[in-house]
Amino acid sequence: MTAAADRTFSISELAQEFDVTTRAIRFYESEGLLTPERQGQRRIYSRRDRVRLMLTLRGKRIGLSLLEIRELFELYDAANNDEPQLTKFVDILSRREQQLTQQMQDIQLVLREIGQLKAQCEHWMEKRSGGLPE
Amino acid sequence: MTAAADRTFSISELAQEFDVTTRAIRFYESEGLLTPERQGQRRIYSRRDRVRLMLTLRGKRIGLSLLEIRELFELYDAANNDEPQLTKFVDILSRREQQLTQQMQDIQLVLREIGQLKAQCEHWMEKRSGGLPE
DNA sequence: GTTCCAGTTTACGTTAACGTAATCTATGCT
DNA sequence: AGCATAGATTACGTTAACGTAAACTGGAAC
Repeated sequence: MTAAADRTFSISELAQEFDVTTRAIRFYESEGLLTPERQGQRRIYSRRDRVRLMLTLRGKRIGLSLLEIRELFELYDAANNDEPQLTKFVDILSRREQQLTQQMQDIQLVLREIGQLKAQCEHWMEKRSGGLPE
Repeated sequence: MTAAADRTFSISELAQEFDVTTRAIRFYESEGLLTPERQGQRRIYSRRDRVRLMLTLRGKRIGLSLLEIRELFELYDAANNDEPQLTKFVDILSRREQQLTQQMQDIQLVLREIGQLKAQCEHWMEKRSGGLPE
């Protein structure tokens, strides 16, 4: 293990790396998604915070709300401990699994349509480029 | 061709069929996604309107905004006519294709993680059920 | 010391996509 | 005629996820 394992990040470093505003990052904290340390009043982000930010953005990309993302974090953290939580956890996961599978099917459909449309367009354009002048 | 080809629908029929409120349907019209006829003041929806409603809902499921959906409708309608539009059309399609592909990858990642988590949970629960009593 | 600069707090503004009344209209039924 | 029912219009309310602006802080550079 090298010495770089405990690297920390400033808010603007993270903002740059993930292409979000500092405002957004602070907002995520206010919503309980990040919990950076403080050095005086400045926020210091650990690797864990960085990972959570990544996961947050990925969650957003697949259509989760910040609240849902937070719930998943909490459940994930609690999953080692509590027993009755486990059933609830699996429940939520299954539901989300369902939705995502549906979403993938929708996307595949649209992708197929897009492919066809693009092919048609290119076909038309070829015909035109060899067609009659004005 | 049978006589049923020109069937029309009332707003609540569509609302029921697709499980949306009439308010939403009227809103989609106000956003230019639907263009039902009128019989007096009542809206009469054609098969075309019904299809557009379907497409609208599908678009929403994959994360398109109503505005984007409308633009796609317009471009699709104009695609037969205009020539310089075609390039723009293909552009938009390609961009969306990109995003959707990325989205699918994200989803696949999450689905894999979900699968692993579920397996782990079930594993834990089995162990507990056969474990030491209170 | 002052001038940057990144960072902080506070607070009001904004957009999308409807929800939720409240009020009005048309029509078929009894 | 009277009533229920579906639909229409108008308008204000709501939520999520930040944007934007203003005013303050604390250290670094000159």
